[in-house]
Amino acid sequence: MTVSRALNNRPNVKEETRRQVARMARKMGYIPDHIARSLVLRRTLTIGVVVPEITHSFFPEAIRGIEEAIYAAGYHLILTHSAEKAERERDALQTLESKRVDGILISTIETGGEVALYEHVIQRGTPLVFFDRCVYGIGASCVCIDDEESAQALTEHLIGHGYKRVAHLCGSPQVPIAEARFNGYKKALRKAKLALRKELVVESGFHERGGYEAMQKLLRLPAQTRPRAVVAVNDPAAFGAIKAIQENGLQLPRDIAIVGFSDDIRAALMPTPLTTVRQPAYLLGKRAAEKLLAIIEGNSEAGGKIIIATEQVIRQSCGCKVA
Amino acid sequence: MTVSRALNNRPNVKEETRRQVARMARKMGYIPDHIARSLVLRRTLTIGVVVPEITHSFFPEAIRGIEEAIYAAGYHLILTHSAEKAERERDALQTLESKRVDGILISTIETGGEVALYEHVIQRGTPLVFFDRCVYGIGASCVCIDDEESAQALTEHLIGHGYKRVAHLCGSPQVPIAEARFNGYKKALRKAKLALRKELVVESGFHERGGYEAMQKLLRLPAQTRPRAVVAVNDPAAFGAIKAIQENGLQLPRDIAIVGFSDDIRAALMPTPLTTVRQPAYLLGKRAAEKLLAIIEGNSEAGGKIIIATEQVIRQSCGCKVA
DNA sequence: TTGTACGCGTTATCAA
DNA sequence: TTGATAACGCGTACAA
Repeated sequence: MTVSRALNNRPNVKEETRRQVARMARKMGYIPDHIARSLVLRRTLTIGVVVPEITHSFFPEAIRGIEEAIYAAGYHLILTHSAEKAERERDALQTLESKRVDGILISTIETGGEVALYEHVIQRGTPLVFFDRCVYGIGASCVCIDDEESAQALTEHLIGHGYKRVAHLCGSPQVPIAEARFNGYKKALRKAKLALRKELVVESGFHERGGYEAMQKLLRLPAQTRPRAVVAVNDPAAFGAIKAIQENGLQLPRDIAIVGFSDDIRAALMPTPLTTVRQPAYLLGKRAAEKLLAIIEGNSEAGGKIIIATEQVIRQSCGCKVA
Repeated sequence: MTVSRALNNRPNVKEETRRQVARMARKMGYIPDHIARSLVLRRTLTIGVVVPEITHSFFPEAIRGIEEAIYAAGYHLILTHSAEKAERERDALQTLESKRVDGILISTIETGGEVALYEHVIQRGTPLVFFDRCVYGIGASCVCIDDEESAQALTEHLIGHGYKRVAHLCGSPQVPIAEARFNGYKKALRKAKLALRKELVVESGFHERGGYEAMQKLLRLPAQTRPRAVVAVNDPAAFGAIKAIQENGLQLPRDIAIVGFSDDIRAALMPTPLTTVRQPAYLLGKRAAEKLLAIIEGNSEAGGKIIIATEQVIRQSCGCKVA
C-alpha cells in the first residue's frame, strides 16, 4: 500500500520511503498495470475512435487532432475502423464498450449507421461525440462543418460570377452530408431566382468513378441545356467529372467550370487546380476531442452542435479568379 | 460461473440453461468486461501501434493493412503517435506496456530512437515487430522494403539512360533509411564505375523545405559540375528540389532529371509527373501485423527480416520514358 | 506514517 | 451439469 502511495505521489509517505520504493521499482522493472487500475477505478483514461475510412486524407488529419488533444490530457486512443460497413461499426462500438473506454468519438458510416446503436451507447452512460458525420437529435454532441452553408456559399460564388446553368453531382441520397450540400445548392439557386432543373442534378456517389459517369450523363444533354458550371459533392467526384470533361474535348474552366468540396491533397495539383472548400480536419478532430474530454471530466454537458468554419479555396477550375 | 461458461460457448452447460442465460444477458444489456477478463487471462487481444507520423500518406495506409490483419484475427488496436519525438515514443511504449498489449508494432522516429527502450520491451516478453523503420540486431522481427536495393535500382535506371553526373539529396545522416538509400546510390555509381563526387551529395532532410535548399546548393555549382540528374531521398524532398529547379528557369527533365522515393500521392499529379519507388504500405502493414500475430500465437519465432518488394514507377521526371 | 481487508468483473480449479 | 473459492493487480477505507 505504501508502495502504491509512493509511486502515485500521494501524500503521507516519508520522503526516504518514497525514494526507496522508487529505486526498487526501477530495479525490478516495475510497470504499473493499467488494466488492474482501470478495473478498480472504473475508468480507463482511454477514448475510443471510430472512423469509416483511414486512407482518405481527411481522417488521418482529424485523428492527429484528436490524438493531440487527448494526449495533452493524459488519455490514450483506441482506433477502430468501420470500413463503411454497418456490421463493422456495430462491432467497433461493442468492442469499445467492452473495453470500457471513457468516451467515444465517432464519424458514422456513409449511410448513417443504425441510430439505435448510438442511442444504446449513450444510454449506457458512455459519453459520445460525433464528428464530421453526425447523427442529430439523440442528445449527443456533434462537431462538424456547416455543409449546407458551405455548399450554398460556393454555389453562390459561381452564380455571382455569371454562371446560370449550374449542375450538381449530388453524392447519394440519404447520406446526410450529401443531402446538406444538395440543400445548400438548392438554396443558392432559389436565392438567385434560378430554377432547379431536375436534369442538372445527377447522383454521383462520393468517388471518382461515380463522378465520371455522372458527368458523362450531363455531357450528353443537348447543348442548350448542358450545364456551364458544376458543383460536385466532393473532390473525388469532381476529379472523375474533370476526366469526363476532358475526354469530351472540353476545356476547364472555359467550357465548363467545376468546384469540389473537401480540399483533397490532389486538388491543388491538378493541371487546372480545383476550386473547393477546405475542411479543417485537424481542428475538427481536436475540437471534438476537447468537447468529449470536457463532458468526461464533467465540465460540459452532452449535446449541442459545434460548427467549425470552412474556408473557400478559390483556384482556377471555377474560372472566377482574376488572372 | 455457469453464466461465464454459457456466454463463452464453453462445453458442459445444459442447452436450456445456455438459452436462459443468453436471454437474461440480452435483457439486462450485459456487455462483457474486457478489462476484467484481461486481468485474469493475462492477455488483452490488443496490439499497440506506434507511428511517428499520421498525416503522411504512408502510415495511414500501413495502419489500414495492420487493422485489416488484426481485425480478422479478433484483435484490437491501440494507436499511439510519437510525432517524431523520442520522448513521446518512450511515453507511447510505456503506455502500451502498461496497457498490457499482447504485442507491439513500431515504426521508429527518424533518428532511430533509443535502442535500449526497444530491448527493454522485448526483455519483458512483449513481442515486438518493427515495420518500415527498423532496428536490427536486437532480436526483433523487421518488416521493411529493401531501401538500399531499391535506391540502387532507381539510380541505375538513371545511369542506364545515359546520365553521368547524378547527384543525391541524402536525407539526414544516421537515419537508417537515409543511409540505406545513400548506400544504394553509391553502389550504383560504383557498379557503373562512376566516381562518387562529394559536392554532388547534399543533405536535404525529408521534407520539401530541405529539398528546396539542398537543390539550390546544387544549382550554384559551376555548369560543368552541375548534376544532370538527381536522386532524392524521398518524394517530398524531390518536390522541394523541383521547385528550386523551376525557380531557376530550368526545365524538367530536359535540363535536370529527378527521381523520388515513396510514391507520394502528389507524385503522379505534378506538372511533370515524378518517377519514384512505390512502397506497398498496405501490404507492409499487413505483413508486419501477420508476423506479430504469428509470434503471439506461438506459430513463429521472433527475429528475422521480411522484405516487401518495391515497384519502380517510371514517369516523366526522369526523362527516360519513351514518349 | 504504515499496514490490513476488501472489492472491481472475470476465469480456473476443484468439489458437489 | 453446476457452483463455491481463489486469483489477477490495484486503490479505497479504515485500523494500527
